[in-house]
Amino acid sequence: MSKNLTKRDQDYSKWYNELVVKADLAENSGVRGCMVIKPYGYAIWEKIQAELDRMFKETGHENAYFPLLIPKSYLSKEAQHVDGFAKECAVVTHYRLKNAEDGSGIIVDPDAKLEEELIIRPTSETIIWSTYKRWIESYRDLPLKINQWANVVRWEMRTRLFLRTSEFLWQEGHTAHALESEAVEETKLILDIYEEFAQNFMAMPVIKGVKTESERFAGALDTYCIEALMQDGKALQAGTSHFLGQNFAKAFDVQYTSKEGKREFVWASSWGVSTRLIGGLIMTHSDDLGLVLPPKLAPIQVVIVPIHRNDDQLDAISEKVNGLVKELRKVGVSVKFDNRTTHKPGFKFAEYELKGVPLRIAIGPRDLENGTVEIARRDTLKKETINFDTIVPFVQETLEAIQDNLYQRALNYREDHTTEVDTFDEFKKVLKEKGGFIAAHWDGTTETEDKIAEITKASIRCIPLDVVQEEGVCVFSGKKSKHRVLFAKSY
RNA sequence: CGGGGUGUAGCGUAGCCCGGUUAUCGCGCCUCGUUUGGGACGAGGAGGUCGCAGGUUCGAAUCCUGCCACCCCGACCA
Repeated sequence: MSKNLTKRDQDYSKWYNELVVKADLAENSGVRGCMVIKPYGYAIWEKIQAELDRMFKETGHENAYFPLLIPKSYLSKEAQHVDGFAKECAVVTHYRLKNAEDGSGIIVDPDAKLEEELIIRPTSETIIWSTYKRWIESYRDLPLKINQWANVVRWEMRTRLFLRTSEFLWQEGHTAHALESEAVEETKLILDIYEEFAQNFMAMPVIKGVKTESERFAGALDTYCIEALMQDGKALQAGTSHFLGQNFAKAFDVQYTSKEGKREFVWASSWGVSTRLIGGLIMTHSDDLGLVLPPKLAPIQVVIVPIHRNDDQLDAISEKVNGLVKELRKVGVSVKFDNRTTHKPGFKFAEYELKGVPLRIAIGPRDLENGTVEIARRDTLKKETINFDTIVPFVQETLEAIQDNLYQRALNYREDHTTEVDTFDEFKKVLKEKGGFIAAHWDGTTETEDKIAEITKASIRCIPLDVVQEEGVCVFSGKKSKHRVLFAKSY
């Protein structure tokens, strides 16, 4: 309990606390699990935002922004929705502070009590649907497909860095449609976008599925999700897309006049991913040396570290490197030349490994003589000496290879850690010894689901969309089942 | 909210049981010099409301009381 940390241990905590995200914005404030996203971590979020935003826009969505503060009464309009969120809302009760008369400092002015309390949004369905009521009159106003990039606050009992902070950044999409089928289609379209993003950009394999009743979003008819498996064998819900039916339309009285002149309630979807994705990224790919970032989301794809004994050598190296930097940027590679003289090469090597930079180029006097550079891959940690003239194509090819390798590696892990079981004993054994996803038959009742969760701490992550229909019996109750579902311990 | 634990420098900590000079050590930070192809070395230096408040005592980081905060495990969740 009382020993000095090794250098490595300290780095590990640095990797977590310093480079990406830091918890505890305010000390002694009672605000738990806030996060400060440092510049490098925010750069990762910006990459995530940019790609998702492009994909949303390409599929006909537009961005908008709605208020942070929601009147309390809005929240009570959809019964299930309140049930889901009421327990974790931050409430604004006053609008003014003043100096205490006894000079003890700033206090809340008791005269400034709000008529109606305001809630800091835990999600924006209620305020958005209040607005949609005014925006939607005719079938010509539909579909309405809006996305918002925002922060939300959920006063969680227990927070976990990256995965469940009390304030987090996300995107939330809210769509309204004339037909039920259109809303369902939208819900699935977004799920496909999330899947594509997770797999192609994050190099994180995911399973598309639908949630069971007990895991469903508060107010939804169906909750679709992408589920990923982390390196410790626990599952992470990486994104959700909800088919809301007409629940919110009815709660907020959003009707349109159809072609036939009839008044109809609209059909809705909502969907979101959050800064939790950064946590997913870390837990999918990182190793003991720190982060490992997929090239497509790495803020810095290539770092160039000069090795020099004196200023003359650095000048000679810089001259050569400046041209290379230009060439790499020309082909769309983000590159950083770290010419700081305040740190030694060995320090820099370790630092960029910690930051997960996919490729590192080292260039010193020896290389100047030979016309070469040393290039190291973050994913395999392999080093190679290559000709200066071949750097650009080599970098391009290798970045692609790293992206593919990371995906393949994660996919292999998931496949090795997905186990079909047919008895409850086997279920418990696999869960305990191996972890990961467990594909088992389930009788479809919430009762069984709850009991299994109680005994094993594993929950049903989803019913995969591509599930194979097969006769079987529930692993717990022995009742008939038509297909397997995926169980896992989760974050 | 239930169970357990912890608060000492920017970070990680020793000391607390059994009160006693100037509060320990490592990392980091600053200065100078030598170094620089995998986290350099030496010398010097800066940095502390010992979580807060009260009490016991000649004397409290250490004992007592109250409070506050945080962490871990549960219930809840993107």
